Amino acid sequence: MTVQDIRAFNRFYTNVIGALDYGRHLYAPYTLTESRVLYELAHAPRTDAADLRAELSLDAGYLSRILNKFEQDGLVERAPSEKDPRRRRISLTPRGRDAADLLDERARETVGSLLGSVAPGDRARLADAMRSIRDILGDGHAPGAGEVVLREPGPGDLGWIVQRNAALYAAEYGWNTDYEGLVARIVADFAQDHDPHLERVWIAELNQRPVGCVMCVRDDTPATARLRLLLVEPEARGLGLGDRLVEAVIDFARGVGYRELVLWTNDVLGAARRIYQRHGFVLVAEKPHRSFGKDLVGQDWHLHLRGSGE
Amino acid sequence: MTVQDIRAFNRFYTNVIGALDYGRHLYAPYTLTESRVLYELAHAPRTDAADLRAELSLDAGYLSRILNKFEQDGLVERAPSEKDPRRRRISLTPRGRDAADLLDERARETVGSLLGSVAPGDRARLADAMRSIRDILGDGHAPGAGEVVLREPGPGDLGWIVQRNAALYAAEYGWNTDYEGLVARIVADFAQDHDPHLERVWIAELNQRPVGCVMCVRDDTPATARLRLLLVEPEARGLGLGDRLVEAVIDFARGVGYRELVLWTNDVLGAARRIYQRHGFVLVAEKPHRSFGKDLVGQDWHLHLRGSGE
DNA sequence: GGGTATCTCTGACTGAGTCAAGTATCGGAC
DNA sequence: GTCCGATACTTGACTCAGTCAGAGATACCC
Repeated sequence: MTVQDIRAFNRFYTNVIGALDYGRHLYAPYTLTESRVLYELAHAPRTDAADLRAELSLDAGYLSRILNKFEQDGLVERAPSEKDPRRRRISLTPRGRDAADLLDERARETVGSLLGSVAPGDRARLADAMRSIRDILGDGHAPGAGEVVLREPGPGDLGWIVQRNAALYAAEYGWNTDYEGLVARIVADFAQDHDPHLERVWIAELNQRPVGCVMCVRDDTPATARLRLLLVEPEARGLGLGDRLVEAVIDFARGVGYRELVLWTNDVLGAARRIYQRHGFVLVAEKPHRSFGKDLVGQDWHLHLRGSGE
Repeated sequence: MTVQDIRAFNRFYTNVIGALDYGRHLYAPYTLTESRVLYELAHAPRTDAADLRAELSLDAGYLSRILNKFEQDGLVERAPSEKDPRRRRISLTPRGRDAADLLDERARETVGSLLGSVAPGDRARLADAMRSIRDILGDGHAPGAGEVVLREPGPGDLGWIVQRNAALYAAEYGWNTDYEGLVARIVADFAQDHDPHLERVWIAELNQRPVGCVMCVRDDTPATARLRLLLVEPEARGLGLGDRLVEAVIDFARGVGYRELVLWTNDVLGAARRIYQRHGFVLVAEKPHRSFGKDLVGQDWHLHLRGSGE
């Protein structure tokens, strides 16, 4: 089913790329491959012919001929590489740079006109989708890819917490809308009245996209903090993200002077439980209840914050 | 900036497609174009040579030659079209169908192995991103594309309402987190306790993606309903979506017996105001207030539901 | 019925890309 | 030093995808 989608997309995008070059005017008077060589020459810091071949997967003979033509047209100069006289150092002449710039501009224009036909409101979505595909389908050298950062919530992030909590627990455990209501209430309470020194929310971000969260608020008991709404997206699991989030809460709670950190969870949430255990939480009470359309067993966990042995 | 992104994506995706066919084994013993012809023949209901030419933008002579080869290999049969003897009806022989199936399977396998290298959690995101790109970049014949449906909220949709309200009003009017808290509270109240006969939320969906919402709840005054949280995503504006959402609320409120429909909004929200006016709401009160980090002018609007002239 | 456009086919061609052979050099083994 | 296999590049010969122009047959319009 997803294979179908990908193939459909491939067919579709092949057409998009094809349409961009309708009538070959895009690369004239060069071929696509020649243009790629020019582009590479203009953008790569230093280039031997062998690098070009490797980068663009070109046949050695073919490349040699292309460079012949470029040399005749005065676009490039060939010199032996200093280190290895077998290799040839290729460099663009000013004229070659002009040619590359021209192609570059033409490409930019063409893509720009394509973009012009996209509703402004869709542009961000388009860029977003393209970035997602690149992130997922390799291209690991995207800047900052794979790096997780914790940050404070921005506009919409609290809503995101509600949305993802509800959607995930509905999908994974079949919880109903009551749970969404509960999360919305927790979030509403936090948004409308919280002491920024003693209460905080963290959003974990991976590739510019929220993938996890946790909240720390004052509990009814004095000097007690409560950890709530720990969540890690399935796509970001296995990165130790849950540990980092819980750690952030513990450090924060200890730092601002709480004596104790408590949390309430349910026994079905095994992965979360293991995280709590790793960080020294102990189970102090367990009670069955019926909530969110399911029969569950609620658990209270505690962690003393002053020293480790107190 | 976005043009850059698109070009980077094009280069990237050209490589992806190229890598899928590494070594031409994918289409052997046919060429890419021949494979496209086979694919088209296997999937199009009825095909004259002219249709193929149009669909695949092929040169007439080239196609003729390809069909020659296919006929020699026993993959297709050529017969004159009934309606127009100039045209040729092309049909796959069983052997041709086998060949098409083989190619199909090989493509599916190749894509499948690509997909195999994608983390399972990322697959849905990938499919989603691809669908977005197709939706945005044309391909209008995607099934159901461009069609807006109103539906009841599913898991996560209430959270979506919070998220989008907060993010949009922050971006467009600079409202702060108080607004997100207010929306979260409204949503929480609805989720935790509402009478499904008298209170309801609608989600507007475009291409499988929520793009708008509105809520109808009981007001403090008896027999009065309140319209809240009307929102249309920028990308979906201009489709009359706001009208449809407001209409849904009015119809519902009238249908279940409310006498009056009221709403509170702010004068900066001009587009929304025009929608309310179009549906007969009248402004009954205006009051400045300071909320969401801004100085605003709140407005109360009323609509009588029993008959139009009462 | 005449003129024009459309559909298909074929011959002749262009030009992108491949393959293989040849020259020059490197780097390691002896 | 020199022999050997590997690597870098070049060139000639080739394949084959795709284009163009012309010809024969037929449809459509007046």
